[in-house]
Amino acid sequence: MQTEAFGGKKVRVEGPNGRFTDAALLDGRVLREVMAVGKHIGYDFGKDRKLHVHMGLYGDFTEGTGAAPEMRGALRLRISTKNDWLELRGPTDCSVWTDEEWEALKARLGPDPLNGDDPERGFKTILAKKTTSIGALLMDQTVFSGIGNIYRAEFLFRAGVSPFRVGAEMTRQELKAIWKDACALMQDGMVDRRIVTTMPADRPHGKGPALDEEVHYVYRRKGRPCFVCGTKIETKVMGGRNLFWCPTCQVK
DNA sequence: GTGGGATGGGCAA
DNA sequence: TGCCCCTCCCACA
Repeated sequence: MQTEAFGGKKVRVEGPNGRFTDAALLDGRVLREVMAVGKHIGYDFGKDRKLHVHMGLYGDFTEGTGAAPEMRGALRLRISTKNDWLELRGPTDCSVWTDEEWEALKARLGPDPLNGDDPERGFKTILAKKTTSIGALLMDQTVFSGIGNIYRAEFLFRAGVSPFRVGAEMTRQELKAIWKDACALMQDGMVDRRIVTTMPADRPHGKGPALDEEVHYVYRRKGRPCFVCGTKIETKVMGGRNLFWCPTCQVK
């Protein structure tokens, strides 16, 4: 965990590739806390010094102990102490925010399944939507925060819900089930740093998923047989992203 | 070697 | 809705 390695410690902050020019504002300061809200990460360096990181599609962290490795590649950010280092490459955003900006972000985002939030606000929003599909609503970060394209497809499959059903046609029961599923699967995903959504019995090779094994029911499985019913998985762009679903298991 | 797609989101129109 | 951002990796030459 980044908090364990760097929390409460005076850290070195660098922006080696020149695209993170505010590194000097943070360098040598105490990193008080590492915060996560939805897909956003905040590093608290004190008043109006909140380092905001959003990974976007390409971002990735590399972490290690001991001396930091030699600079290589397009290295946007490095945080380090004598004992630990952390490198960030390819994020959508890595910049210093004011407290106000950070608070505004938190206010805008919907309940996060990983933060023990009450989902009620999100349920209400969904149930009030008479024309927006549940497939689009699950991707909306103001409804719930943290759910992305893989999870929306997989949660809907696991719930047996068609992505095309509008929000108002969802039942509270179904929404509760999806939320519960999200809390469990996203927690596992965070711990494993890998998104696994298939039940052991539905995986082609049994229980523990091998590294090269299929671990999704529908995501990126266009034209391949559904693990449950054998129907070919379909795909369509919804909300600018590729949606996948089983037309038999997710009829309504 | 090259080109396209990808776990995202903000913006203009 | 489409475009941009801008990095990595894979399939295909």
